[in-house]
Formats: sequence, C-alpha cells, structure tokens
Amino acid sequence: STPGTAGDKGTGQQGSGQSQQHIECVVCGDKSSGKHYGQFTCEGCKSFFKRSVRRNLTYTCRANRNCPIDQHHRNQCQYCRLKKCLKVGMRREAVQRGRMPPTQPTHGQFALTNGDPLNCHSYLSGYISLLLRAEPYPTSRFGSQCMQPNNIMGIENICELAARLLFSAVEWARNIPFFPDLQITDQVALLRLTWSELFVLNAAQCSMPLHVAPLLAVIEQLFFVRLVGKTPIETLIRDMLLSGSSFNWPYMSIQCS
Amino acid sequence: STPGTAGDKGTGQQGSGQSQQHIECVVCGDKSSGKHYGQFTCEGCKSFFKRSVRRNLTYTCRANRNCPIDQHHRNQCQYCRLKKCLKVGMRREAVQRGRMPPTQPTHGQFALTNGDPLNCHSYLSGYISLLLRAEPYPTSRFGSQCMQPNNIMGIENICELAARLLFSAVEWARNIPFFPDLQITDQVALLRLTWSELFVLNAAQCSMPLHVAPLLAVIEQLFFVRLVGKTPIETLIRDMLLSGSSFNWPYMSIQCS
DNA sequence: CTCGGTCATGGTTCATC
DNA sequence: GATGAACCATGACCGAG
Ligand SMILES: [Zn+2]
Ligand SMILES: [Zn+2]
Ligand SMILES: [Zn+2]
Ligand SMILES: [Zn+2]
Repeated sequence: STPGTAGDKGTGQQGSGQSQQHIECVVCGDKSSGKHYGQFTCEGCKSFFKRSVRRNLTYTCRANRNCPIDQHHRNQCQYCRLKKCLKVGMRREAVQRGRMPPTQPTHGQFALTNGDPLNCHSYLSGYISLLLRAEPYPTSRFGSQCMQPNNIMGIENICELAARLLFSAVEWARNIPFFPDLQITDQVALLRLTWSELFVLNAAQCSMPLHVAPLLAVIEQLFFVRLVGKTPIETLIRDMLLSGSSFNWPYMSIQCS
Repeated sequence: STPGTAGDKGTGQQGSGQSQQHIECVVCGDKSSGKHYGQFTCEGCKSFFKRSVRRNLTYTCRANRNCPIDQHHRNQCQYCRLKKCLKVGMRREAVQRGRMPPTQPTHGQFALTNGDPLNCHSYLSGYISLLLRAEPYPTSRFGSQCMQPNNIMGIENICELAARLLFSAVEWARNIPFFPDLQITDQVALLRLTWSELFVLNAAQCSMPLHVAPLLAVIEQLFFVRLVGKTPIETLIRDMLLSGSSFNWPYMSIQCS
C-alpha cells in the first residue's frame, strides 16, 4: 500500500477461519513482519521506535496521554505511540547506532586549515556527526541493574560495571573516525597507553555517583592486575578488538569475588 | 496493495533515452515532483487536492465548468481544477487525516456557553477537529471486496460487512473525545444502548447501496440474536473494548451460513 | 530471522500573495 | 485565507550476517 501511512490491507480474514498465519503488531494491531526490538511489531512501529530511540526524541501528547493506538490512529500521537512501544516491552538497547555517516569527511586528509570557511564548517559538522555516532548507549556502559539510584553494589556488580566501562571505551575507539584504519598493532598500542584515562573520562561522563567512583578505581586496579596475571594486556585488548561487538569478556571465566 | 485506479505504472519516461527528468503534472502541466495521490502532479495541485479533500470543500464555477487548467490558469477556477484532479485519477482515499492536532480543547469542561465568542469558536474548531480524527477509514468498515458495486454478496460477505460496521462503530467511540475517560462499565452501557442506532447511521454514512441495506438489517438481527445466544452482548462489547485494536471477532467461531 | 538502510510518498510549515 | 516550495516523517522493501 501507499507509504507514508497505514494503508489498510483488507485484514486477511479468509472465510475459512482457520490457521492464523497473521501475527499482529502488539503496538497497533497491524500485520506484524516479525519480532523487532523484542516484540512482534509491524514495519511502521519498528521504524518509528528506531527513529525515536536513535535520535533520542521526546514527544508531547496534546491530549491526556491515553490516546488509543491502532492501525489507523498510530500516527495521531507520537508520545502515546512511543509510550505503548515501551509498555509492551520493546527494548531501547536493541536499537543499534547508525552505520553509514551522512556526510563522510574526506577520509585521509585533514582539511581543517587549508579549506575556505564554508568547507571547513561543513567538514567539522561531518566530523562532529561522526563522533556523535561513536557515542555508546548509556545502558551499554552501565548495564540495567546498575542504573538503579539506591542500589547497593556488590563486588560482582562492581566488576561487571568496570568491565562494561572499559569495553565501552574500546568500542568507542573502534567507532571513531580514522581509528579503524590504523594497523591493528597501532590500535592496541594506543589503547594500551590510554585505557586508564579513557576509563576515568567515561566514568565522569556517565555522571557516576561519587561514592562509587573511588571504589571503582581501586577495584579496577585489582581487577586488571588479576587479569593481566593471566592474559597479557595486549592480548586482552586485541581480543576485544577482534571480537567485534559480541560481548566476550574474558573475566567471565575468572572468579570475581 | 491498494492499486485503486487502473494501472498507469508503465507510462511516464517517454523521453527518447535522454535525460528526461522533467515529468509534467497531469493536471496543469507544471513540473511534477513525483506521484501524489496516484498521479504525477506538481506540488501545487498536490496541496490543492489535499486541502480540498481534507476539508471536504465544494467549489462553484463561475463559467461553464470547462475552464482550461494549465500552469498559469490553475488558480482561476477551483471547481474546474478539482474536477480535473478527479478526472485524471487522483484518489480521494489516498488523503489521510491530519496527524498532529494543532490545539486540543480544554479537556474536562464544556466552555460552550460561558466563554466569549472567540474562545467559543476556537473550542468548537478543536472539538470538530477531534471528531474528524475519530472518523474511521472507509475500508475499515467495508473491507475491500465489498466495495465492488456489482458484487453479488453472499451470506458470508454480509456477515463480514455487518461485523466490520459494528466494530467500526465501537472503534469510533473509542476515539471520540471524552469517551475513553469514562469508566469501562459506562462505556459498555452506552454502547449497549446505542449500537443499533450507530449501526444504521454508519450504514447511512457509508452510502450503502439500497438493495443491500434492508437485507443487512435482517441479517444483522439474525446475526446478533445468534451471537447473543452464545455470548451476552455485554461480554461481546466488553471484549471488543478490552481487545483494543486486535480484531478478535467472536463470530468467527460460529457457522455463519 | 532480525538487524541495518533507502527513498517514494505521505505529512506539515510558513513566506508570499 | 489560499497557495505552493521546502522540509520532515512514515513505512514497504531490500540486503547483510
Ligand atoms: Zn504497529
Ligand atoms: Zn497522546
Ligand atoms: Zn499541477
Ligand atoms: Zn470553471
């Protein structure tokens, strides 16, 4: 049917009234095209959820935040549609960041100084856009249970959090422009030199609660010493780089408490 | 799906292998910006058609209803412009209802009489806008195969159409202002009292062919008596309300012919 | 199978008349 | 208030892994 809307697909309903191959979108009731971000949804709700999460959009309801969401009214109120998406259990963290940058800065040369102001501005915009894309999602740093404000963190939670933070830093490096173009040995060398600074900066940017930070610093030392005792730091980081985004954290096999 | 008008897919692009990026508006001959509501049109005719259909405007021709419509005269006569839009095959049903309501009337109080005329007018506009938004799409009432004018309707089609009409009425109620704020028991009570009137009004508004209407009335009685025999009407309507937009029509389990 | 992206075609906005 | 150029949003469709 016509894009830009839900175009009523005649609703199956063959008179036979038997085997329902027709799975409904749990958000709007339209025909589902499979599971998306954790729930059976239609293509529309899938795209809507992706756009909303990616761009961190905030909507407002002009009524009473109870607008009915069905196939023909799902575009009436974005606030209530997103609310329902979350209510039925679509997972924000299942949305990945974009892959293709909109305007790739001219790879391989820094044109910051020799271009005219207009080009320079355009270049900077593209570059900043690329950096923004490399930003990790909050939950990929924290993990969900660590987000609770008054949560007493046990030692295993601390280890988990530290691991997440460090892995997040490595992942960030793998996503910033130019870094992936380096030799793998150079990437490892750079990370080896700066992982502790990256860790502290990450913790700061996450607005980590103050009473957690010093504890983390200590634990991180301990943690890493123990890790290094078994696998050299180079191998560790290389493994992280090569493992891609699959979270194969070596410490999982180490008793951490 | 939703092909609607006779296929015009292959046309366009009659340019002899050359650039030919210039497709003309089939209404006025201006440069087309793509297909709109089924035909290649310019931005002007697109917007004009949308405004006319959305607000259900009726124009009058001051000449002989054969005014020439071209790029420089298209604004001379709205009647003939809209007539040509329809003649070339622009589809009314491709125009959707508005998405983001401009201003919601103050929910919870009727200020129709105590406000000044200006506020009163503003309130009424908002209210009418809400009512228009609650209007269901024709196809959600009819289903596609029932739209054919000379279609001989079997008993199962009648049942399907009746079910669609009734469900459409319930869906409409769930979308009009204030109704969703009522207690669920009150919603059921109201629908129970008025479903037959709503059914007739729906049928009338749909311009249902006359030879179908009396038949439908009879069948609907039959249909509902049989339904009530198995599930009380209260339960039926409550189920419809609670099921939200998932079309779980109980009659599917009943032999309907 | 579920992620990703694309882009035609819906929608809206607002300078201009 | 109508017009229409410019811009934004939606979702059907496709490819990748
Ligand atoms: Zn949906
Ligand atoms: Zn809402
Ligand atoms: Zn035109
Ligand atoms: Zn005329």
